[in-house]
Amino acid sequence: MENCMLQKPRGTRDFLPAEMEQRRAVERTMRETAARWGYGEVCTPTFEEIELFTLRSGEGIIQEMYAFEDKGGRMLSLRPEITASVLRMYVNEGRMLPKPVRWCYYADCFRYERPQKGRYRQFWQFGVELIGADTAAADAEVIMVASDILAGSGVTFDLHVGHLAPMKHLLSGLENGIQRRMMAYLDKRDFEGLRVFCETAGAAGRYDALVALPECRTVEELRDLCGNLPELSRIEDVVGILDAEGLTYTPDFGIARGLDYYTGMVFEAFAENLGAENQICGGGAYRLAYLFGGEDVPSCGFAIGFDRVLVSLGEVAGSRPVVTSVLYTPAARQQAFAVARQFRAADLRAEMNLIDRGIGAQMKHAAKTADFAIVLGERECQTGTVTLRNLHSGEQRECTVDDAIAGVKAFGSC
RNA sequence: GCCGGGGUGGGGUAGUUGGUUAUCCUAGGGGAUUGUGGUUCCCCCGACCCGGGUUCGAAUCUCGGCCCCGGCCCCA
Repeated sequence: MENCMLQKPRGTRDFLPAEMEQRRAVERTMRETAARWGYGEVCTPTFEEIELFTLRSGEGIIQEMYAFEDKGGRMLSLRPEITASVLRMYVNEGRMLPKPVRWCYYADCFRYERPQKGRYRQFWQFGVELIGADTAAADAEVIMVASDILAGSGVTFDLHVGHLAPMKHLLSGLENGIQRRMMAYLDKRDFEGLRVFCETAGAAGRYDALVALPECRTVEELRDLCGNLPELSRIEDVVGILDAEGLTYTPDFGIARGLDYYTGMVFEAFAENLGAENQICGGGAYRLAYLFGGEDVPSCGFAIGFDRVLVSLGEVAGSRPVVTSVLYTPAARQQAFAVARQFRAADLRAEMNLIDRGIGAQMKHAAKTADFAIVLGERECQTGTVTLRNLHSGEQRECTVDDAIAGVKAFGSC
């Protein structure tokens, strides 16, 4: 019999109600936090023309996407991320909006990768994009929104804030491919690998400055290392805002953030309990809109790895709404439906017994699934009352439906 | 794509020098109890990931595949 049972696709998960309650609760606080900063939620298609994703990242990523041809011969892909879609949407229908535009999203993404801890083939991202503001205040706001949302979710995290200008300066003049390799070593803090690579690339003279970069904590130290770069005043301005607001973070100018479209400020957040995939948030300032046919609008945003946040939070026994189970004898069925309806109208959870069985068996079931039982039989029907039983204490009384509703409400949540 | 560890009822497990009816707990269903549960007792349900090979005989040995866990690569 098990032979024919279908399995879920690799890297996907099923969520039972208890886990969904937790996921929805975290999701709700993230949305509410973003909303308080003025970010309105948007929704984009689950699949897009494949070009949207290859334009910025190259053809190479096709093998890591769920790409397919539809019946009209269009090359499409399930979205591997949301930022590209949001910027496409901005170019399509957001350009006439007053700037800056503040948008957020929560949606699932799909990547054909090898699953491991905190990495799935279907995973959820919560993200924010601030479009049309290229200022220190904009950089600082996005960082603070990320920090606010993460803190609100309850996760413990380290926030690293950096800027690409110092690193780019130290690598300037080198061939593009060599720069990328060096950035990768630096981003991974593989100093030994970087040293060897610098020597073989004939750039051993740059090693000392490069390894000093991740240690820089102040703009003064950056100035000593890189000279008086024009971007330093912007960095100074951003950290000034963050410090004045009392944000907890670590300045980190060793962040490389993978791809080229990041233009300035970059930041990342890391959490515990997550093994190799411990980054729960990444973002920065970028320019993408021009790729999709829009003007070259400056943007800034981040994405949170929602599933990783939940892995890091672990299993939390959140409070659960009180459940009332409605039990009845056959003759009282209609009355039971009516009582259950009144409970629901009062915003309480009521579950009807649906199986033909005696009160004893119904009570046995209710004891496992509910906090209160309503019993309806001949007596209650004749007097127009219900019997309300507290399944935790065993206390029981016969009263009106309104009294029963008031009694359950007074109990609070579990 | 690569490396390592795994896969026994729904969940958790015992069992592998190859041997008869695969162990225990739990969950689920029913009963003792036809208007009062959680305890107890009894009963039922239900598994060796899939396929090939070796063998008289495979959960056990072997090969391949699938899936899970962790790591590498990658990480938009």
